[in-house]
Formats: sequence, structure tokens, C-alpha cells
Amino acid sequence: MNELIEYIKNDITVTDTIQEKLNRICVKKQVQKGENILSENSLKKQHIFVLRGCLRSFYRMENGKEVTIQFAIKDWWIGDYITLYTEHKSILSIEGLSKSEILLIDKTELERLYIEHPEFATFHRKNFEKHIATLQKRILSLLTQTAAEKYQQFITDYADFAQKIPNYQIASYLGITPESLSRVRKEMAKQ
Amino acid sequence: MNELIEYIKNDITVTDTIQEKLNRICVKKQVQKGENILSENSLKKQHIFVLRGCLRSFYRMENGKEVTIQFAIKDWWIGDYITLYTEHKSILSIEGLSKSEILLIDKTELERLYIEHPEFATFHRKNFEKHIATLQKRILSLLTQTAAEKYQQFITDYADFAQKIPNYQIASYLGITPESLSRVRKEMAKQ
DNA sequence: CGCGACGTTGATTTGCCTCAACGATTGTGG
DNA sequence: CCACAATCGTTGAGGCAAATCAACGTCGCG
Repeated sequence: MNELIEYIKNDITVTDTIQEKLNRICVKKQVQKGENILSENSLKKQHIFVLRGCLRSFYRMENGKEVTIQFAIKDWWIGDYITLYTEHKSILSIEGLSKSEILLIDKTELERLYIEHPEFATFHRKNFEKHIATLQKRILSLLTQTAAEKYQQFITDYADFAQKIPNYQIASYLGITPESLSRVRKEMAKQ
Repeated sequence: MNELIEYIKNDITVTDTIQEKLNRICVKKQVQKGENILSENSLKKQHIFVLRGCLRSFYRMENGKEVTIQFAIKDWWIGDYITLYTEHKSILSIEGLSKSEILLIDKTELERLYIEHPEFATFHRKNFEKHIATLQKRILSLLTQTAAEKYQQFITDYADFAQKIPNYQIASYLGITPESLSRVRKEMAKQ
């Protein structure tokens, strides 16, 4: 809990009232490695805030292959934004990549907090903005970069946790096969 | 102007005060076909609301090729979200695809409105949410679909204006070449 | 130990790109 | 009103980056 409060304090001053309300609506959860938090076809609308460990959201294709949408470590938010913000059933799953600790926050409760405390809404809006910038950047990357370029950017941008993630999942995030990533890495090692 | 008010009214009730303030901060602009509204390297932070016509934002690569990030028609927002929400110079351009009419809204002014009128912030947060869902969906599409599938989804999702856009720009949105799109269309026509 | 998960390597295939040429259409100036 | 250029879409030939398929090495773990 306190980690979230501290995190929010970077942006806004957190009154006791907000803190108390947050305490009420956040559900702390321990996640095991490989454990599923959110599954396909769920209608549950909740945000996830990572306290410890590492998670990822991914899409399972008809042929069984998985595509990673997002990784999240300490102080990051993660969720299925299609389910959260539209009326569609979940098509994503979210799982722990390692033993993790997270906060589950119901969307409706969170929205009540926005209304009651506009400054909290401001805090969250800034998160939205950062998120949109990140997504736009990723789309640009997918549209313009080669496999090698995407990988290089990935390990630069996510230096703090890139080495914690198995390569085949990095590949599924970059939109390439594990085999291709392996060859890219081999090529890079030569230099 | 009134188009924006009407649009906002779909989500929240617009008081006279809000309406008056919006009138003050919105700058209406006529855009010619091919005219550039926002150019690379700009630091101007403004949102654009489309009243009439059609715009697109795009990235110009080193080799001169263009990659389309977004199209926008009546009642859509468009902008360079990396510039808007980070401290980076603009790497995108925004231009009119046809004679258009837009509202330019300064980011800072808009944020003042959020603070002064929390219900307006709510309205804008919902736009953010829809936008995030759209971007997530596009990333999924880029990661999983073939050229033909992407095109089919495009003309389904954007049926209302897909035929107004030249094919080579649709191609640059889908991340394929005009030649490939042409072949995809030829194949589809066979069925 | 033996099994499963992961990464690597090689051989082959393929979807899309590149390059080049050529209609069709539209707009423009003489 | 027509030559002309410019823009856009199409088609063909050839090439390439990455995918696929298959095999094998390594490591961690019950």
C-alpha cells in the first residue's frame, strides 16, 4: 500500500482522506510465478498496480502462440485496456513472470475517487498521458524498425528489467520469433 | 465551435461558464488540402479537434517515406501525443487530407479548464480511455495480422471514411507498401 | 538421473519489399 | 481544348528479412 501512496506523492499531495479511501479500495495480492491474474473472457474491470516483481499482459492467438502487450514492474500500472474502457470481454491474460505483489483496484471505485478528489483525477490523467505517449511510440517502432532495431531500443528503454525477462517473451513483445531474436543477439555479440 | 459543445454534451452537461471559457481558448482554423498544421521540431503543445474534413498525423522517415499514425474526421481529436505528453520535440507532422475546419486548443489552457471544472476533466478522461483502447487494439493488430487482415479490419473499422483516403496512405497506416495493398485488394476483388 | 523449458543453429520457405514500367486520372498552362 | 506533368494505382520480376520447421545443447529442478 505505502508504495502506491509514495508513488502518488510524486505528483500530488495525498490527504489523509484520500489515503484512507485508497486503503479501502485496494486489494493486495501475492502472485506466484506463472500464476494467472486475469484471464480471457473475464468482464472484471480492474487496474493493477505492481508493488514488487514483474507481470505481463498478453494475447493468446488461435494457433496457441502468445503475443505480449505489456510488461510491468514496480510502480507500473497494467491492465487490459480494451476490457477496461470498452464493453468487450477480455481477450488478454495477465500473469506473473516472477513472484510478485500487486494491488487490484476496481475501476468503479477508482472513478468514484476521481469525482470526490479532483486532484487525484489529475494524477491519474497524467498517467494516461504518459501511457498514450508510450503506446504511440511503440506503434511508431512497430511500423518503422527492423527486428534488430526494435530489440536494441527495447534493451535501452527497459534496461532496468530487460534481463529479467526470458528472450522468447521479449520476442513476442517485439513481434518477432525467438529464433530471429536469437540471431539478432548473435549478430550484436559480434560487434 | 458549437460542434464541439454538442460533442461534449454527449458526455456531460455543459454549463454556460464552461462554454464561455471554451470559446475563449479554442482557435478556429481553416485548413486546405495538403496544408501542414503542425510540423516536425515544433514544441507547440496543442490538441486539435476536427469540425469538418479529414486530417492525418504522420512521421517522415530518414529515407523520405511517410508513416501514418492517425487519421481524424469530424468529432475526432488528433495531436502528437509524444510532444504533448513528454518533453520531446515534435517528430510528427499533421496535415489536411481535404479542405477542413479545426479547433486548436492549447494544452495549458485545457488543463486549466480541467482544474476549474472537474466534470470537464471527466469528459476528457473518457476520451483518453477510448484512445488507449484504440491504441492497444492497433498494437495487437500490428503484432498478429497479415497485410490482408489488417486491411480488412481497417475498412471495417473505418468504413465511414476509408474510401476518402488514398490507398497509399492507408498502406502507410497499415505498415505495408502501396504495391502490397494493391495486390491485397486485387485478391479480395476476386472473391 | 531424466524431464521440461529455453536458447541456439541450420536449411528452407514465404510474405512482403524493392525496383521498374506503365495505365488512368486530374489539374494546369499555352 | 489539347499537350503536359504530376499523382496515384497497378502489374511484373526479382530479392530479402524474417518465419517456419527441425534438431540439438544446456540448464535447472522434481
